Amino acid sequence: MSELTEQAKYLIQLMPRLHKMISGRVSWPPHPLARKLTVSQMHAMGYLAARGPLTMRELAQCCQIAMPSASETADRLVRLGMAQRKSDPRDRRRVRLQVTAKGRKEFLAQQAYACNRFTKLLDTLDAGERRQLLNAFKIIERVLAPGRKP
Amino acid sequence: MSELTEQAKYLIQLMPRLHKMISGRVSWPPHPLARKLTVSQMHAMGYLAARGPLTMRELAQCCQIAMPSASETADRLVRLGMAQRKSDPRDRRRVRLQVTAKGRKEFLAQQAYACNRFTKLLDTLDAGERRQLLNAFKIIERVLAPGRKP
DNA sequence: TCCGAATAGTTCGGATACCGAAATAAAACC
DNA sequence: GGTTTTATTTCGGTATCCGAACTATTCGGA
Repeated sequence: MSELTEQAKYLIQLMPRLHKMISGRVSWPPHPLARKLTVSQMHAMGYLAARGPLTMRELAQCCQIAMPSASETADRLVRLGMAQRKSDPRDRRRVRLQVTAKGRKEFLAQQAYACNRFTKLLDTLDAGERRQLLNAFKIIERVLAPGRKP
Repeated sequence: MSELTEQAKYLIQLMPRLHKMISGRVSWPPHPLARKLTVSQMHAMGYLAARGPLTMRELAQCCQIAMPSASETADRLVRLGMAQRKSDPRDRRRVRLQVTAKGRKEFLAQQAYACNRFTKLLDTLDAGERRQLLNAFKIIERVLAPGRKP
């Protein structure tokens, strides 16, 4: 087996662990003054908070999930009081999901909380390792660029 | 915001996309001659195939899930004919999950299939970039290893 | 040796996450 | 005006996950 294929195999087997380790820490532990949001909910809130009200289709595209899943996630965020649905007067088929003031506040608190903990972890690395990480991120971003086929 | 915190935030935002990109390709499309296994099932099979029969506790630790989840995953793999439970004669509380011949064959076929597609993606990078990528993942894995506090 | 504590695993109840197909409503297009 | 397209929801079903409660077995003393 070629070195390249070995690397591919390694990354594939590693990814679920990595995902658990990183994503898990985004929503846990919860910020003491914010209610607990799941990883998926934090993910959706990230797009809503950064890009403003999104239609269900846009939300589904951002999160790369099917429309029923986006609609369901919206249901939960609304039920938690983190967001609200607004009918679009221009096109009454459309529904835009908008974060509430409380939702924004709690999301940002949790995000900052997770970020701080990550920063402490990254702080245990030396400068060279951090540089490697940053370079890797740039490579990943390029590989993840939309429109990639394989 | 410090550069370090920016990196942390970036890593957090990048993760769901990265996970979808890589893990999504692990089980889809399915190998034409293998039945479809989910990402989690492929993950579990990866450990079982590489390390031999595992107790439920070991499987849970490998996959970093709770015991009931491991037991449930085992149920599904058994139902699919990919693995079988073997009672441990040394300690009759223990159950070891073992891949079947068919399970190993289908897992390896699917893994190779996914690997080939993923290799094509890695192939668009040069050797230095791939090395950086692997180093970065190893660094992340080390820093985020379970048991770390922050 | 016998009994309580620890350990391995399962079962149960409940929640989220996800999807395809079908249903609904509104807009767009001849 | 009638057909088609588009946006969203509803429905039915599966997978994933967990904590608490339960069973079975082993272990560690007294």
